[in-house]
Formats: sequence, C-alpha cells, structure tokens
Amino acid sequence: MLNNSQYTEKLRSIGLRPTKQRIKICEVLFNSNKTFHFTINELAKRITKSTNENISLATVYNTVHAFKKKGYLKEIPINSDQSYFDTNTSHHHHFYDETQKDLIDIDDADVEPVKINTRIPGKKIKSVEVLVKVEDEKP
Amino acid sequence: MLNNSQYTEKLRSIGLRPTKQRIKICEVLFNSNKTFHFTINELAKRITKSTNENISLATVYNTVHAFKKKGYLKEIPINSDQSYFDTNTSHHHHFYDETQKDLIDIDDADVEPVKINTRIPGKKIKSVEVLVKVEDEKP
DNA sequence: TTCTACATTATAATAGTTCTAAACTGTTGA
DNA sequence: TCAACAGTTTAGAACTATTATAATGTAGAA
Ligand SMILES: [Mn+2]
Ligand SMILES: [Mn+2]
Ligand SMILES: [Zn+2]
Ligand SMILES: [Zn+2]
Repeated sequence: MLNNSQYTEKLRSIGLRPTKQRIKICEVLFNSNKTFHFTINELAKRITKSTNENISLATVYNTVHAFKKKGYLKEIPINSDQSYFDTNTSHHHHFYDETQKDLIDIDDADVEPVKINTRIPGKKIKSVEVLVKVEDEKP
Repeated sequence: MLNNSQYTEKLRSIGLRPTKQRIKICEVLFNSNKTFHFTINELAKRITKSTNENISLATVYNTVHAFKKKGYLKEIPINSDQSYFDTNTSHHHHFYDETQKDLIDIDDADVEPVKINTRIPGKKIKSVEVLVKVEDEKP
C-alpha cells in the first residue's frame, strides 16, 4: 500500500529512474497487501486492465528483469513453458498443483529446515527451495 | 549396459514399437552405468556423434516425451529457457551451479526427509524435490 | 504377403523472449 | 532555466525452443 512518491523513492534507491511506466508496474505488483505469482503475459494483462495507457511488452520484460535483479521479484522454476515470477521475495516454498496448473506458497515455517549433508567444494549455497507437486486425489 | 534386444523388450513392455531410432536413443540414454542430465539439443548432438544416420529432431522430442510419460526419464525444472531431463529416475535432489550452469545430483540419502506441515485438501503429493542453487565462493 | 496402425521426417507454425534502433524523457549542471 | 546526455520506451523484427502437420515409411498381425 504505497503511494507513487514512495515508489519513486524505491526506484531511485536502486538506481532506476522513476518513469511513469515503472511506477504503474510497481502499483500493479506491490500495491496489494497480498503477494502473488504471475507470468509476463498475465502481468501485461493486469496492467492493461488497470490503465488506459498501454505499456509496451518490451518494457514489461525489461522492468520485471530489472526488479528481479534488484531483488524485488523472484523467479520460480516450474517448467520450461514460461517464466513464473513471485512478488513474495521472502524465503518460502511452493506447491505446484499439476491439475489446476496453480502455484501456491508454502510458508517457510511450514517446512522443517532442509538439511543437506553434502557440499560442493568452492561453492556456496544461494538458496534451498522445495517444490511439492500435487494433483487431485483419485476419486 | 543393455543390448539391443533388451531395449526391444523394454520398449515393447511399455507399448512402444522398437524402432531403430528408439533403440538408438535408448543406447545413448541408458547404455552407460552413469546417469546424466541433458537438454534435447545436447541429446540430439550425442546421437549424431555416435551414429552416422541422423534422427529427426521431431523424433527426439517425441521419444523423450514418450519416455518421460512412461517413467524412463524425469524432467527437472531449472529455468524457463529450455527443458532439462534426467536419466536418473530415482528419488533425488539437485544442486544447480549458477556459475557453471551445471546440474548435479544430490543423493536422496544426503537430504534429511523434508517435512511439510501443511496440506492442500483434496490434493495428494506427487513429489517433493529440493533445488539448491550454488555459486562460486567470493575470493 | 498384405494390411493397418503406428512412427518418422522435413518443414511450417507457434509462442515466449530478446534484440534493434529510433523516438522520447528524467536528470544534471552550466 | 534549459541544453545536453544518458537512460528509457517503443513497435516491430529476430531468435529459439517446442509443437503441429501431413506425407512417407515401417513393424507387427493376420
Ligand atoms: Mn514441459
Ligand atoms: Mn530465465
Ligand atoms: Zn511464492
Ligand atoms: Zn538428477
């Protein structure tokens, strides 16, 4: 629930110029108190719906990638059909409902700490994420 | 380390005709005592290298998908650029080395059982997989 | 051997994503 | 204040992994 001048500051703080396109995208992504998952196309549709002006698809891609790089968004690997992004940047996990093709958060507190008893020398861990695939129970 | 007639049986047992293309693909995928990860393009290159005859890319796609559906291969979601497949169909996890863009198995025994303390009503769990992203340690 | 359903193939089509290069804009500092 | 410039947006082209098409070929059954 931020206003435009707060997005302006947010953008400035990470070295991005606060253009009207970026502020619009911030509104769609971060104005809700709920986080959500989206594909680029879904995001583009939301933007078009909540605005009269159109934002070019290239700008949507550019901005999403800039936000991801700055840590405002995460990308969730689900399958190779298209990229899924997440406005929830806290450490958490996912159910993927293969019947509904739907991605659902699992709070980090609902997963016992994952213990990996092996390492790769010279490499440090960036993230540990659990993906739980689910489907409808047999009737 | 199977011979062609064993692949023939393997294919027959899952209702696929043992064509020479499919047997060739079986050889490349399953003749080694090591399992490995691959993309379709890498697989197509391996096939071309180990054969004089060429197998159409469409056949490689068709066969890989048929094998996946029959449980001979797993697909590993890493990113949305392209599909990664795994000849290791046992339950296991992965390191993804973001520096080298390399996928490395983690034996199931090296991961403490992952406990998820939440469920989705009406859905049953198909798989629980851990992806550990790593990168080079800072020097 | 003949028949048929299944399989292969080259190629076209599709779709998500990235690139291009021209037009536009936010910011800086003279 | 405003010219200058780097950063940004844009439409559309290009790119690339994947899937569809439809003609040709083949394995297995009878
Ligand atoms: Mn897929
Ligand atoms: Mn990506
Ligand atoms: Zn999430
Ligand atoms: Zn593996």
